[in-house]
Amino acid sequence: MRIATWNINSIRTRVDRVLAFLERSEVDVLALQETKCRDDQFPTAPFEEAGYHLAVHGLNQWNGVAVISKYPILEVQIGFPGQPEFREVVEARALGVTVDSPAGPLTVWSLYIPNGRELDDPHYTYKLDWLAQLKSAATGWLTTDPNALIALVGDWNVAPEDVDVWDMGFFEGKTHVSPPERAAFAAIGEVGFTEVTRPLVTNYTYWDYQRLRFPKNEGMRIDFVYASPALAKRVSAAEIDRNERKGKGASDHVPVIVDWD
DNA sequence: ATGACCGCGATGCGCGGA
Repeated sequence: MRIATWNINSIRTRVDRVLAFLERSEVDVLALQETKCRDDQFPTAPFEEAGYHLAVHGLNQWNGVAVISKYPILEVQIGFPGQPEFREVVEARALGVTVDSPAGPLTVWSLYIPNGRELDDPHYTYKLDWLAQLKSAATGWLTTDPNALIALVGDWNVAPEDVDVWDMGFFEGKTHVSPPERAAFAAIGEVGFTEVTRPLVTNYTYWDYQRLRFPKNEGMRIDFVYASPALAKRVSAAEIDRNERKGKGASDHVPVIVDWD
């Protein structure tokens, strides 16, 4: 079985790329971030015609998350309990979808962690709070069912280790690498979840559109998969589809794929 | 070649992205 996460940077401009990816990768459950459209604007038909089930959550042209699944959808959760607001709005950054997998119910949370913008920006404190509240919610899920199959996947907007950026000097004084962000990311691993891709694959997952970042391989590793104990012990392989960054009309992120038995 | 930002909504630019 295969799950994947991909910050798509507008679903409407990349329907064909997503369909092609699903076909060649044989992913069963795909979590998307930055769909950049309202629910009524989401191009669901081409995916439904290809035999997939969808859950989408978008409020406007910003953010937006979705899950596309070969397995039937059993439950959909819009946002997580305690998800913080920004400017009095709970943004479309979290969607929990429970699907009927061959191994039983599997819950995939498609997560788009706030960017943070600058270290002195209110968005930065929002980001830290968002991650802290996610940790609390995740703790609750494991308390409710320690054996649950849960994947917390998405664009975490944190480069947890120095090797996850091409030049630490470039990031001095910037977001994504600051100790508080890294601590908030690591804290998800302190409540029973395991980041399962790092031991299995090495690559960046994001390259800025500007300044020839991709041809020069000046990227960042910021897309990750945290698995619950029951799921983590079944994970057998991971892949970062770097080729998806090539060519005209690529997202600036590439898919991160996890195989499990 | 993988190549010098992109997508959105609103209008001809500003915001957000990281």
